[in-house]
This record gives sequence, structure tokens and C-alpha cells, in this order.
Amino acid sequence: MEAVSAKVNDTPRSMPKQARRRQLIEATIKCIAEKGLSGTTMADVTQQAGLSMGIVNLHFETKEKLLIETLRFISTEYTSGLNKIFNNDKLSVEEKIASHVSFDFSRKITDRNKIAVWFAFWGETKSTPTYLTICASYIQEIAANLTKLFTELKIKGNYESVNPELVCVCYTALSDGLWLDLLVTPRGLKPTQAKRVAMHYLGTQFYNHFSPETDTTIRS
Amino acid sequence: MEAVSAKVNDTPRSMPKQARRRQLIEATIKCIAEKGLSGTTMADVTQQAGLSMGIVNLHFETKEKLLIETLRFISTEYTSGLNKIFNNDKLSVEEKIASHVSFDFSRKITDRNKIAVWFAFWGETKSTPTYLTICASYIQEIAANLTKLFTELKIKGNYESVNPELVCVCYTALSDGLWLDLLVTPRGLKPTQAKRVAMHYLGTQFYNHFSPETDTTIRS
DNA sequence: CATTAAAATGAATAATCATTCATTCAGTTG
DNA sequence: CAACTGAATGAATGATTATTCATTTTAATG
Repeated sequence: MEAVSAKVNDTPRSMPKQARRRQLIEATIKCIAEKGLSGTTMADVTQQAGLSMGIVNLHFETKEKLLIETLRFISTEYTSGLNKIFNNDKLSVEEKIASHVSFDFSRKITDRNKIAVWFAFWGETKSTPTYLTICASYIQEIAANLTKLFTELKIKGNYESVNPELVCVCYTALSDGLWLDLLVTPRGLKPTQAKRVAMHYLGTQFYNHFSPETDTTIRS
Repeated sequence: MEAVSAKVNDTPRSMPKQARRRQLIEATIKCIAEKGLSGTTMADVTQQAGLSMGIVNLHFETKEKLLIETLRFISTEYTSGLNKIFNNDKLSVEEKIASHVSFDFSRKITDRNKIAVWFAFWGETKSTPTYLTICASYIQEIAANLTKLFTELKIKGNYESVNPELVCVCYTALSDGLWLDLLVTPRGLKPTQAKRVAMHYLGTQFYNHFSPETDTTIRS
């Protein structure tokens, strides 16, 4: 049988180890999206990567380790994107928040394959402590940063009745729930609309800075 | 080996078929929560139910059909609970909405086992169309009812700038996201707090009817 | 070009697991 | 209480799948 998608497979032997690992992780993401976590076999992954059966064990030792690295990969992709925004000194608080929202509903993040992977792992956090640990740590990091931004904007904009921790929990839950919508009703909500829903909520808290019409997005 | 939890197993042979199916579905829920969807085997389920290997095939034919019925079971439990509230003529609009929220964060619904099951199935909707169909249909039903309630309250309370469809999407996403919090950070958010977050959002829209202090919950 | 080291292969192996079905068991009927 | 019925059992079967490792391929080196 022919390799299904061997984009990065021109000169296999010369690829640095890191690149091959990444290639396998990306194949894993595609497989989980297409066949589910329970339906993804080693044969599926290696064939999707256009490589041979033994390759995963060579680079990751076991299937379980491959899955853990896959979760780590999407977690890191997400947090590092947000950290870049958070640490960008050229942006004002409100621009940072707006960029955060834009990132949450950007093409890169709302890719249905990746959302499917998120939910697949979330569904196993209760049974697989390693997954729980990975998820819990990135969640905490993001929450700390986001709460800080909301606190700053509260002060800057004189929003006396705003509770930054509450708004952080609420916004985070909202965006996770909107991702579910994008996954489960793909013919319903679109990323652009989902973003508008998120902005609608922020508008209820920071009415002078965010509103359905206002879009202080940093274009990417 | 001994049966792990054979509550309903006193007079096995005399149980009506429906009850035995339910017993197996409940065992499945527990297994999915404890071992994940991918880690749940027929042996696990039957042992959890305190029965023998062949029993699932006798009552459900295949493992796949058991899983589908399990998803149907939790979906029905959820929708029928909400429909009871929606169709309760003794409740005012605002009481119905408050009861809806209370139900969403009630013990029965926020049981971590069941939340784990929800997420496990959501993670496979992209790969298993049957799951997607089941999820999509109950989602639509609930959204229609909830939007109607928000529309009624908008009129009743003169909330001119409220957009009922938008509030429905936003509330629904928020509650799904809060469930994720309950699943992933069990030592963080508690159901009572989660409910307060949801009420906080509704308070931004219907400020005369809902606020963190107001609790028009119907005690169950 | 020969030699070496590292990467990759994939057939073979071993483990896991869903499904089957001949047999057992419990309740019911005449 | 003997014969009958349908539910339940669980050892055996067969299919699937992760893992192994002897062999092959490739790139680098002198």
C-alpha cells in the first residue's frame, strides 16, 4: 500500500530526530481526529506518516508515550502562542486581551482535527493521571496570566464592580465550550461567530473597551 | 474473582430485560470514567456489573452498540430532566431558567463519572458519525427551548438590547466549559461555584432577575 | 570506494480482547 | 415434580494490534 501523506518524507534518513518525532505526532493528531483515540492503531499512525511499523517504537518507545507527547505538543503550541501575546510589550492591556481572544478562535487553534484531539484527551483525564497533570499545569499558567490582564484593565478602565478571577474562569469556560460547538455542530457555529460570542461576554464586563463592533484584533 | 458492585444482582434471572440493560450501561459509565473509552474492555464492563463475559453480546449484540446505548442513556437523562422543567406550567419563566441552571450543576449531572463519559464521546464525534448524530439532536432540542425562555424573559422584563439566540449559545457554551473545569480541576472549582459563574453571566443580561445573591432555585 | 554508524524496515511474535456457543442454571407450567 | 423455556455462563476461538529485532538501507567519513 502507498503512503497516504508523506510530505516531509523526501530524504527520510537525513531528518533530524526532532523533525521525525514531530512528523509522527502530526500523523497521530490526524489519526485521532479521523479514527478516535480508541480507534487509532500504530499501523494507522505509521501509515499516515508514510513510514514503517517499527518507527514509533524507535522514536517513542511505546504507543502510550507517543500519545503523551502528542498531548504535550498541542498544549505547548497553545500556551506558547498565548505567552507570546502576554509578553509582547508593544501591546496595551486591552490589545493583549483582544489578541488572546483572536488567537483562541484563529484558524490554527480552531482546526477541527486539533479540537477533536483536545476532547479525546480531556475525556481520559480521569482515568489517566498523566493527562490530567499535563492539562492542569497549562490551565493554571494561562489562568494566572489572564487574571492579571483583567486586573490591569479593571484598574485602567475604572471597572469597579469587575471580579477578575471570576471573569477569567468565565471567559475560559466559555471559550472551551465554544470549541465544543465548533467540534460538534460544524455546520452551525463558525470560528468568526464563536469569537463574536466571546467578545460579547467581555463586552458585558469591560463595556468601554469591548463591544461586538469594536475589534482591536492584531492581525496575524 | 468476586463481583465488584452487584447492587442489582440479587435475583439475576428474574430481572426484566430493560433493567439488566440499564445495569450494564451503568457499569459501562463507571468503566469509561475509570479506564477511559479506549481502555474499557468487555471483561471490565461485565466484571463491573458482576456478571459473566457473554452477557453484553446477549443484551446488546456488540460492544459498539453498548457504547451507543450508553451515550443515548446519558443524553436522555439530561434532556428529559430539562424537558420536565421546561414543561412545568407551575413555574414562571425566570424560575424555569433558574431551575435549568440548578439542574446543570446538580449532583446528578455534575457527577464526575458522567462528565468523563460526555467528554470521551465528544472526543470521538468527529470519527464516529453515530455519536455526532446523537449529540447534535439533543443539542438542538435544548437550544430551541432555552432560546424560547430567554425570548420570553426579554419581553417580560423589557430587556431591549438582549439577543436571545446569542445568550443561548453563550450560556450553553459556558456551562459545557464549566463541566470541563469540574472534570479537569476537581480540586479547584466546585459545582456550587460553577453554578455561581453561570448565574453571573445571566446576571449581565437579565440584571433585574438574576444576580449572584438572587437564587430562585427550585429545591429538588 | 570501502567502511562504519545510525536510521528505518516489516515479517514474526506475543499479548490483548471481542465474540461465540455448548452447557448450566433458575424460574414457570401443566 | 418433571419437563420446558429463556437467561446467563465462561472456556475456547479468532481477530486485532503493540512490540520486537534481525536485516536492509542510507548517509557520512577517510
